[in-house]
Amino acid sequence: MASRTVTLEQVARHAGVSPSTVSRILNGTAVVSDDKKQAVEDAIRTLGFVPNPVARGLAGGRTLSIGVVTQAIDSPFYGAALRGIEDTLGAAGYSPLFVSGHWNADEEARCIDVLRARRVDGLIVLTGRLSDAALRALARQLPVVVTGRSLKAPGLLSLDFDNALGARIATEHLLGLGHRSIAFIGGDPLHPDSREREAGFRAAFTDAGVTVDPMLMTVGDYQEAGGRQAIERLLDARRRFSAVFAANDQMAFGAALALHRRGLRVPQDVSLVGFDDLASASYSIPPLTTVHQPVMDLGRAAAAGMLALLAGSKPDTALPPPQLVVRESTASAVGG
Amino acid sequence: MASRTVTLEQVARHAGVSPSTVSRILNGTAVVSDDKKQAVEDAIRTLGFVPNPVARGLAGGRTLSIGVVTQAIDSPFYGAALRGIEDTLGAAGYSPLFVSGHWNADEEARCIDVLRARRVDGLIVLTGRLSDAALRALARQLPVVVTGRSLKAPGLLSLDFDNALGARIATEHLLGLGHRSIAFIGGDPLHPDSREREAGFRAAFTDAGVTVDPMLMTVGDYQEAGGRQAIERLLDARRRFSAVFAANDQMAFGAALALHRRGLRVPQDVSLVGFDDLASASYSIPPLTTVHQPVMDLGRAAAAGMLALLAGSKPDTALPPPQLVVRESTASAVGG
DNA sequence: TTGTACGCGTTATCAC
DNA sequence: GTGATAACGCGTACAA
Repeated sequence: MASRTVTLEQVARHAGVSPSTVSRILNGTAVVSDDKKQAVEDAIRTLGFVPNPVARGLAGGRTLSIGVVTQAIDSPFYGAALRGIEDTLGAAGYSPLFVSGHWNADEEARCIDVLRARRVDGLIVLTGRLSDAALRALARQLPVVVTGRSLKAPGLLSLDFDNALGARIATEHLLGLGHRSIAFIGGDPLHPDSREREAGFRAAFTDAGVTVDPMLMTVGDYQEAGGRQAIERLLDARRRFSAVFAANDQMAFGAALALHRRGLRVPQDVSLVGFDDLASASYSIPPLTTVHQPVMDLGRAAAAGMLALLAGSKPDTALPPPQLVVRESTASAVGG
Repeated sequence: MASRTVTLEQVARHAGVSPSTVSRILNGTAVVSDDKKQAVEDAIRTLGFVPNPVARGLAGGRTLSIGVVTQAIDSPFYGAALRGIEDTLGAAGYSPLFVSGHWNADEEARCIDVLRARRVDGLIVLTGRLSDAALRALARQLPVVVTGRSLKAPGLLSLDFDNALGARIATEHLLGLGHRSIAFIGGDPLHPDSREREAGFRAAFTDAGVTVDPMLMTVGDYQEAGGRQAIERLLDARRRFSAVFAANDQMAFGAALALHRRGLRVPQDVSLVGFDDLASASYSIPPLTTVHQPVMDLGRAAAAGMLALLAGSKPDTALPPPQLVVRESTASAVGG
């Protein structure tokens, strides 16, 4: 382990060249003769030189760091995305700077201010609360990648998952099993993806020529407690249903507990489908049938997109389509 | 929204003072007359000046950023700690730089190199894989806070949770319910806390005058799959047990699934206790009895400790004691 | 109390 | 191709 701060200038001296030459070699800014190049590389190795990103940032205007706005750093859902981002960015020499917006537009704006003050080279916003206009304005100042919405603007890449289609195939699965009375537990109504999932749910019904029972449409908060309460309300009101579609896995887990508490078995009495395919979904009891979201891929794609924006090349915007993972929480309807 | 980079120098000009005076006011480095102070503060406000941390880092040697080494950014366990760290650090104007070591000493060392290259002002290491010696060496170079081990060294603060006691009270709970044949699922044997939990388990037996059945001692990997396989091995070998203590919740979830698959009910046939009290523990089926770890507090304490080290004051090292959360996965032993 | 001058480690712009 | 030289924005001795 090299011990203390070796500077570029020392490398230059050691190699018998000027600092500029060293810099050029480091950044590939210009062509340098092979012998000098060799000398410098040797010097770098023997001295254990590591470029100082701080100085680099001041001089070159780039910090090699990317701000990542997530809603909660400890989100079971976005965790995987953060990991994908970290991997992809790290491989390119960039470091992510994670901040949490806590589902609050103001806080999110403050976070972004902090990130910009730290001179991040770009911004990745995972399902933010900011307006499209604010995002567009931001994109005029630095490269921006957003997920969870569709938005076209210069310097901006948006990666959207087809929530409607996901909800649709989940609902079709239930319908295909013979279920007709299907309760829907929606997420935060302010979330666009929540609305899209509801739309997909309804679309599947329409396509199948089945009518949605409005009394079975409930609203949660994307948390376990919301799913649980939704089921409890339904049960307290003596509603009849043979299946439940929760707009995310966390609510599905809450629903499962409520069902369990009331003596209803999954899937024998009630089938249950979630959305997201959290890591824990395959170890819930019973393992949850759910719509898989390629969250880590999303993170990777977002990071790769950012890298592309930074490099001025055309980012690849392809995201895998939604896919239903059938496990053990769904079964054929017995009575209907 | 202030639009473009206002510099300290511009503020100085606007206020009719020298740059150093502005700097002094910003950092409280020296006493400044009230009128100039007022003028500068006005200028800062009207110009919308925001200090550039990059330049600050280069000049002053401080970056106001703290490196945080976690094993996986998407860990369901450490997520809460990251959140606590983010909150506490952020309130003090510091930004965390999260990196993942992936339970690998080499990778962890590389991460630390990256962080040091970025000139972080301090390092928080959450249950790292590095040797005590390496950590001590590190602490000679910059303030270090470590969790998951007890270590005394100058410039280093270690925050340890009493794993042995936690395991002990969990085991006593089971013993108190009349269980005698208790299976133990250990975590990664390389993890010190895994060994401590096993020691606590054994200590409870010793205190109760009960003998541990070596055939019921199994090893997992701290993941769901490990817990599941452990139970499967036990059952395949026709071992008899009325309770299971898993060294963490994730393995307990895996164990629960394995039990469920074999037609064993929790807690009627087998009682189950976990360790950690993950957010999902209260929504598993049945809700899991487990040892609560104050993870967010741990994060807050680690950050506060770092701030104290940075300020040269004595950090408060107190951490809440382990506490058993009794939910619905444990019941009295029927047969023994 | 306040200002001047220099340095932090790199990159960028010139000349050569 | 290569080397001076000047920024980059701020902190801090040192002097006043």
